[in-house]
Amino acid sequence: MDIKTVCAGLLTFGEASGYEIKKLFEDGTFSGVYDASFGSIYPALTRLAEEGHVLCRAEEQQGRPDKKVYSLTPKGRAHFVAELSRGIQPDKIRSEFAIATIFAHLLPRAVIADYIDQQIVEHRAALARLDLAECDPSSAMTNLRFAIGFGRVQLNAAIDYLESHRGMLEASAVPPDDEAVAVSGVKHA
Amino acid sequence: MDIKTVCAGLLTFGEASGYEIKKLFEDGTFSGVYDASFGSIYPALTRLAEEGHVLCRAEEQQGRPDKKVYSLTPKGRAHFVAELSRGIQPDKIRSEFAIATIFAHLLPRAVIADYIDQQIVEHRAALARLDLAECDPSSAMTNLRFAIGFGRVQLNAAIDYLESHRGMLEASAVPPDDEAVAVSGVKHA
DNA sequence: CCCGTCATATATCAAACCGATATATATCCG
DNA sequence: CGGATATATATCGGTTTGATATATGACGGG
Repeated sequence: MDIKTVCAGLLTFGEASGYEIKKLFEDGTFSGVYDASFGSIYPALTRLAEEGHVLCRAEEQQGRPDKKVYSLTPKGRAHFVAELSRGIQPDKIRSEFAIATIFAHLLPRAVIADYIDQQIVEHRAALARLDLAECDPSSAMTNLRFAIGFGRVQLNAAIDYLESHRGMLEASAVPPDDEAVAVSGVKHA
Repeated sequence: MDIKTVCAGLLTFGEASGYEIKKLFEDGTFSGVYDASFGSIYPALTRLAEEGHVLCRAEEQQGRPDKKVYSLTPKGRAHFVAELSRGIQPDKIRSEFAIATIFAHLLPRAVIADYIDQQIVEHRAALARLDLAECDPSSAMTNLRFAIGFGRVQLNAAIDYLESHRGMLEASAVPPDDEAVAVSGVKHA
């Protein structure tokens, strides 16, 4: 599923500009699930318009560039549903934190402790975004409540594990008085 | 962290070819955490060799192309540790399954049920890979056991939720006798 | 009061990366 | 005997990222 399709999906919830779609990836419905940069969102919207899947309306603004508000056409909606029904790819994850844990025996203890703290903060922020999403009137829909609950149980499981097992990871890191060893691989007498 | 760095990291565990590194992303230490294609692994290894971060030794084979076995140099090892200590990016997730749940109200019930089944199967397979990894002698390391446990609690949380709440999602999908509505958005009398 | 930073808003581009394909052979299964 | 799967590297078109450019309003600290 390419970004064009995902943008079309967001537009089933109502019209939006490229900038607003980016914010939905960061804080809104799709946070923690998908992401895309401006460099792919703007071209995607242009191509969707060329294909007749969206309409574009320019909203004048003072000071700022015109806001281009896109809305999904019936054709675009049908195409999105067809694409999403055709099958889905397995989840793709890229966790630099997980990589850091795998190489914790090469990293200074302070660095590992810092990364764990960071990870917990990020996960708590993600939970807070889910709480906000739940308050939104659109979340009356049962499937959205399902999606929010799904995110929550995974984030809670991760946080619980990090808090109760972090000692394990910190113990395997390199003690502060011994950091040169990790880099050179040789312990000086 | 680019793929060059991640490949260098895998080589701290011992020498490997590009093909073997790809398998480690799929089934080994990094499955469920990171992935990369041949199209990025092979160029990455070539560049690491140019920079003096790895050595390359060609192993003759009958029938198949020569196996190029890469091993990390002390310089490469030091560079990897420095890179990993410099900081990490937040997790990046791309879950088409989660997107499907968000748009479940537009999809036929059978499609949603199929996607949930798929997701459970994939998560169970991931759990089985973690079980295998635990048996591997290299997993004596405390930090690797931490990483395996971390993956496990999240996968188990996801599977439990999917099994106990799937009725919620299936209920919000489009009933089989009503699929045209989802596409057109108009219910015919 | 000015300066930096952040938010709004679109656009572009080099570099990185993915996914598919090509090439070649050995092995296993029906 | 044919098809699928595994080993093994390499290339390449097309997508995506991440950084940067442009323009302005608002807000707070020094």
